[in-house]
Amino acid sequence: MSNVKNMSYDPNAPVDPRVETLVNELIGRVADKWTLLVLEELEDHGTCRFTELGRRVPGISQKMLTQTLRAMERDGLLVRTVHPVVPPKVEYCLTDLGHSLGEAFCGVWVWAEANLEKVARARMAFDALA
Amino acid sequence: MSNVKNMSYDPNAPVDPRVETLVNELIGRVADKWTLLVLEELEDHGTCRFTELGRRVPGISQKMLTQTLRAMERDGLLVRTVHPVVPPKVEYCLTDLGHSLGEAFCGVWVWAEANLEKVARARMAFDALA
DNA sequence: AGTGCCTACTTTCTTTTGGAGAGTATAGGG
DNA sequence: CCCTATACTCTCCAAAAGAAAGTAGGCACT
Repeated sequence: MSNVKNMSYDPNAPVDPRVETLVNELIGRVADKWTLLVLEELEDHGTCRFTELGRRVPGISQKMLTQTLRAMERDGLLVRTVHPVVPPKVEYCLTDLGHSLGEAFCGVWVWAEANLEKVARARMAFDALA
Repeated sequence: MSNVKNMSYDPNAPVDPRVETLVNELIGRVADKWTLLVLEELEDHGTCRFTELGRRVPGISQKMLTQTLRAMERDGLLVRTVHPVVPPKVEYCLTDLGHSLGEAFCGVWVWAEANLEKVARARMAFDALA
């Protein structure tokens, strides 16, 4: 019952340290700014082309976009479809796994929207006495 | 009704682009590997001292730990308490805001645990044909 | 008195990562 | 014949991160 992780999260359950290590690695991989922002775009907007994503994700460079997309593809979060036409057309689309990650991050977007002002105030308070 | 963001997340609601920019900035700040890992430690383990956190967070350098803790303090996610004793003793403890962020990320931990294997398989498949 | 320890940082130096901008291949249009 | 459009790819430089040693200040031991 508790040797396999299932949907309910019990913080008191003992966790296999190897699993914890792997989870930490995966979190490290997936919890980066660009991955999150790309994920958001693909969630809201569905299938996208490279340049379109570049325009939609604020401030990403082409290099980082390519790199992020490759990493996400490798992790099975999205599929890359190349249409052999000229000029080239490449489409990126979330997999079910990618969608499920998007849903998992949903709480974070909600939190960010809800707590923007609290963070802004905390920063001002902190900076005031520095 | 819809000019202010509240708890329910409606992906079809029009979003003020300024809010969206701020949310993206905040996500960029908060969604970094070290912040997440420190947050996890403080969530599971409660109040911690500097060295203890350093030991518990796999692979963090002292520099990054100091930097991450300062940034989190500035954002109001944790409080730093200095006990004027020798040797020095400094304790870090999540605020309510920090806890709420931890809860928001809860879905991501669950996702990571649940999907470790899928990601591992996706990677092997990807690497196999590279 | 001197040596060393403890903690929470700093500092310095090197390596890694990220961004700006130009280059590449290809076919169709002018 | 050159231009455009697309999805990269490459090069170069700046910024960020890691490793390792240093700092402060009192306390305990010899």
